[in-house]
Amino acid sequence: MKAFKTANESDARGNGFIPNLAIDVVVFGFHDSQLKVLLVKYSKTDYVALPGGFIKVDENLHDAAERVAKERTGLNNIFLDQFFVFGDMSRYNAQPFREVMEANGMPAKADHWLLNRFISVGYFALVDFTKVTPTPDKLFDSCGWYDLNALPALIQDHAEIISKALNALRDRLDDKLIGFNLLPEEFTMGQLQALYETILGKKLLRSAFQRKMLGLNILERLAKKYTGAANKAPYLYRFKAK
Amino acid sequence: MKAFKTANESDARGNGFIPNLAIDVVVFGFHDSQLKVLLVKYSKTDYVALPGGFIKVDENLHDAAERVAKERTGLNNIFLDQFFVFGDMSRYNAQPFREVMEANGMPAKADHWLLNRFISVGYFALVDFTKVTPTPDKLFDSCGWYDLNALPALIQDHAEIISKALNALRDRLDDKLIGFNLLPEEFTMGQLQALYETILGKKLLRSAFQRKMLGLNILERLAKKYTGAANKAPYLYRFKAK
DNA sequence: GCAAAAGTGTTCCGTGTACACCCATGA
DNA sequence: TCATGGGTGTACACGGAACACTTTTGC
Repeated sequence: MKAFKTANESDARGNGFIPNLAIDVVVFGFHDSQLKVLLVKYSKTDYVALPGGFIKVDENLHDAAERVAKERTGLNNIFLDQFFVFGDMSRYNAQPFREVMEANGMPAKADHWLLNRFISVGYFALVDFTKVTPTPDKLFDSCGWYDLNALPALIQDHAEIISKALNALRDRLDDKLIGFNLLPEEFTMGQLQALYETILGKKLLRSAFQRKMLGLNILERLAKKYTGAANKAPYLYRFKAK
Repeated sequence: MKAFKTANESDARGNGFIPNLAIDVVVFGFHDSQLKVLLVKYSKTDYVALPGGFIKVDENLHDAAERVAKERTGLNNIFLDQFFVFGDMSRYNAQPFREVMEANGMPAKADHWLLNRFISVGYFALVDFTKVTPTPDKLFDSCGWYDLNALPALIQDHAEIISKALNALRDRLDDKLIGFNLLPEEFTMGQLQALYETILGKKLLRSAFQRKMLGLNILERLAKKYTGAANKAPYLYRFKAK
């Protein structure tokens, strides 16, 4: 939530955006056999948060999520999926934002629209780690990848949002075959298995995994990949668009 | 969307409610081996719609959905599940509401908050058909059950909302064992099977279904039910709370 | 006794699990 | 030739599909 960039484009009343409604995007990446999440740190404070933003009054909800994801990753055509709406009053805590605004010279009047209660639509994004350019913003000191297993303290309920995003990703992994979005266009079976094992949090049998994946008829076998390692060269595969 | 009752409690600016954000509830019931949906018809017009409402500024999102569902069914402790957020601009069509307001003596000024664009959080509810008292409202001519296979024309994208709700129900049926919410507390295996067959839209094998359900260890077998029919009396079962 | 529905048993098959075996690669 | 990792084959268990059989009920 709270992409202050977009907030700055508007005024203290939030004109141009739908009030009280936000989007939080959990951007997942995969690198070094680990799941990563893209997080931002607000300028001049220690607050770490999910990338987020608001919906323009005449903008499709999905487009708004795409816009937010694109702003932080530099990517187009990002895979995005809704997973939950966070609407409890208990998540409402304006204190961090008040501090951020004051620390950055924005007048934090009590009735500023950003300090109101927000309901947030949770999206998760699956991206090719190697293609992402984490992009901060004038109100962010940094924007970068964090290991899912070593997350820093996050504002509000953002830790819970990530947790629910991961659960949704697990649930839909086999069903909707969305994992490929986390890999480069060409990958080996070993990479794919490592990805699945990381997401599901358990070891899988190599032979069974291979046959299951090939049996789905969604993989196209390409040339072998000679890594220079002293072992058989694995084939490269590509996700076969239906 | 658009529970005008709640709208009336507020003024033309929608004070007290979060603007641009609504809730639509697909209330499913099961009767005569058919899935039913609870719909409302707006007074003095032919517009049929899902029960809906808005979120009070200090109300939990889930509580708002519960409140809406309770208002139309008279029930407490309703099973409710989020399934999607509908946020496309293409769903925005204020014309029906303008007509409804004018037909019912409400001044439908162009800037009335109800005529703005709305994003709607979709919930589905599973209720015991026999316990529901469909309850209309001063702005509804009627509130009642409609067969899922014979729905009337609905306003806006409400037909699509119902379709997505049904898909979500199907997806979660086996996984989360939520079907029991559609039956009375005590039921026969035949009733349960008929429910599953109706939701999934296909015939199931009686023997396999029986063993699968019993194998889940979630059913408590009660006394037999003598129907008066010339056949073996089925046992009654009750969902075993974990 | 008979028809109808409920409950249980039995067989078959496909899929996943577990493990074995071969193949390719470069040191 | 050896270690390493990739690809494939095989035996087994489990659960669902299909069907048979028995039990219960009221006419």
